[in-house]
Amino acid sequence: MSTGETATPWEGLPSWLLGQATTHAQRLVGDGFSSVGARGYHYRLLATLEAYGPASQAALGRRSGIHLSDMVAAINELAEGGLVERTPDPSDRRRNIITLTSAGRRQLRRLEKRLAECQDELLAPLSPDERRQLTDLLSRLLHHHNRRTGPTEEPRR
Amino acid sequence: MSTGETATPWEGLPSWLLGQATTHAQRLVGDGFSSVGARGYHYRLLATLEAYGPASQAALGRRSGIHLSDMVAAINELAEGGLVERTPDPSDRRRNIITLTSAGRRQLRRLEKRLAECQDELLAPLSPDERRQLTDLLSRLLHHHNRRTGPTEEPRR
DNA sequence: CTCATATCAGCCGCACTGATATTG
DNA sequence: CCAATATCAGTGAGGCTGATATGA
Repeated sequence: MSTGETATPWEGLPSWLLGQATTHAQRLVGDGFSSVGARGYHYRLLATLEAYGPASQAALGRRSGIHLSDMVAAINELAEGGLVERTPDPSDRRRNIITLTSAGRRQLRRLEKRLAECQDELLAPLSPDERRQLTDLLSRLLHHHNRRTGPTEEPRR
Repeated sequence: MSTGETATPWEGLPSWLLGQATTHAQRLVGDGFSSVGARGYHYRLLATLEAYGPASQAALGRRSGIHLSDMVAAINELAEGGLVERTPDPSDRRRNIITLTSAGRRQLRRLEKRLAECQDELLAPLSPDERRQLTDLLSRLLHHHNRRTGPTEEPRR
């Protein structure tokens, strides 16, 4: 075939392929989320709240893998939209207890829907078998590196 | 087994696995690059210059997939280190011609070395066969989405 | 005293938008 | 007039560091 223009030297590298695939994935997911006025942190927080119940910002951050310093803004945004409530903890006055509202739960349902659609669009060119292969290989990569450097944030309760 | 703490609801999703794997990959590569005082854009520019020869900033940006508006700073940084030279094009006074210096070529050799080591560290847990499977699956994902939305930047000469 | 919590300000690499001046 | 080039200012999401005040 010979395409006149030589390909860039890096574009076969696994790290590059991963990065590019992630760029596409995040564009898909990000667009899906922003179509309902949300972003990744919002989804993760709402989902964590539903899975674990009300929690302090610190606990919530640990469970969702979001930095403590990023929690304030994210919770503010969710609270402004009435998706979450921030109430002081009477038993420990340092803490805010974050609670999922019913509007928050409805938003979560929307986000989950978009998210599922995006996975499908992302994996469109792969057969069910290949999709399993891919997630399997990626999971193994992750477990390996998470054991070495921590899962981006070590929950350590 | 039952691990007390329920896993987060999103952590099996392909888009999440991709993102996490990319986070690890970029930490590895980023650390490798920064150990010689560079970052991703620098490598891409140096490699593109070597592959295609001297070029205007615009052409260089198209070939390396770097936004025109990010070229100025990146070229400034490379030029400060003497890795690249910026000279006006006499035949078109809008243009700067960017040229790779010998110091730039030496830096490129270092970056390539780090890059190769990182690929190996990244894929450590996978067999040669599995590595091929992974890059194959990712390539197919990429080609699919690149045809739909453009490779993040369309070179269009 | 030390530790945890919440907050605030700021940085990073990468990708991107938009405005502007100059030149072809 | 239109198009390309280079530059500059700013935005965005995600992930980070460091400082501070307060309470356990």
